[in-house]
Amino acid sequence: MGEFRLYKSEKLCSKLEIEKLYAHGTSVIAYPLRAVWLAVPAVPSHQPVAARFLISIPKKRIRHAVDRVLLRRRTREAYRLNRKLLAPAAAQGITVLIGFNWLAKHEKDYSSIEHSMQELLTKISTAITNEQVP
RNA sequence: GCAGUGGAGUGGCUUGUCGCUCGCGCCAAUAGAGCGCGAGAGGAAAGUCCGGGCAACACAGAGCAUCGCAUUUCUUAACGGGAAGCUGGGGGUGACCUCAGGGUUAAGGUGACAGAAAAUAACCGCCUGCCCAUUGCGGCAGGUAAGGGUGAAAAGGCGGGGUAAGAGCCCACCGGGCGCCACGGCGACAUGGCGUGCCGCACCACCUGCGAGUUGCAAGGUCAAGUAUAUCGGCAUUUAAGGGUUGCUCGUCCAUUGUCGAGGGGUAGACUGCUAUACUGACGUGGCAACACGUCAGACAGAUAAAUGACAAGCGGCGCCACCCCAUGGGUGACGACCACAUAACCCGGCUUAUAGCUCCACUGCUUUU
Repeated sequence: MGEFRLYKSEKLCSKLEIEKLYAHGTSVIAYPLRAVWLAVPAVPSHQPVAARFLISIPKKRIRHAVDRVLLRRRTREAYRLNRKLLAPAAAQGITVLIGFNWLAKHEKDYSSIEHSMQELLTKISTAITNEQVP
């Protein structure tokens, strides 16, 4: 598996899993993004993944579809390039579900989104490690 | 040159790093992973306002109601779209723009405020007769739409004759309507002639013609672990309530029971529908044009928590500043939160709205030079 490759199996699509994530997940904020995450037992599969994610840009905050698409692509790009930050925490048998929600009312450039993403992933990684150790 | 009118087009490019979706090939029993090659958003993809294809369901038939459309000819699969015209109104010096358009002279209704009166018009005025009476400033009866003022709209316009005063009451000219004829045009209509004194407007309702079954790809189909034994179809039979059929009426059908046959239904998911066509490009022919026909060439997104990108550099464009020149203009350099609108979701044809900058064509007005 390539270091920066982004597979379809890493996307969170199942309605049931999404409902579970938002019902029981923990929230972390680093403006302009908020991450909701939940560690679940990994489903045995021929292609194990450490984390699965989704990106949500609310229509209420960003009115035009063009801008939502652009921000979704930038956010996904930031996740793809910084995903390795989760690696130390991702123990065997654990899959982290993450939902990224957009909080800002206006669009942001890539560098600020990347900065926010790095902060979020570091926090999640630390939290998971602390849970595992004791 | 400046200002403008109408129409058409374009809608940044290149390289590097890291990626996404689909198809094909290789390796492989299959899937996944890997490698290679190829393809991958718009003129509006938008709004979802019309029309069609496609799909499922419904549908004996007749009448009424409801809704939509309404100048002519053409165009189209179809349209409430488009093209070219016609008639009338409005705007602009002009190129041109814009609004309206079946019938209603078959009967009917309404017309705020103002005004005497909103359509079988007498308030003032004008004229005639009679009465009271002192000449008058009076009263009564009648005639009159020329004049006044009101209004969005006032009984075709104007001149003459005529008259007590007046009036298409009569006549000439002009405007409109109706009928007939000639000529031009496929036609709406236009031009001319003759006849007829026939002569308010707007809206509603009404009438005429044409069209309209419902729901939308979240349509619909296939697979499917567990749960569960309901459901559907054919045939025969009974006929009361009731139910369905288009909103209503008529009409019509169903029901109940028996028997035979089928194997189904809902939920999460996967697959399918799913992209090849009223297709795209070039050329030719016909046509003022919309468009049609023919020949040749081509294959051109198919995602599904939703791919087609992110970042960097350069080029290009635009704006502004400075400098140089053979100065209308061109060149060089620096600067810039600058470079629009807007992201397919079953597919087409339109409409509407948004759109930085640039390009082209035809035309108009003003001005300058030769």
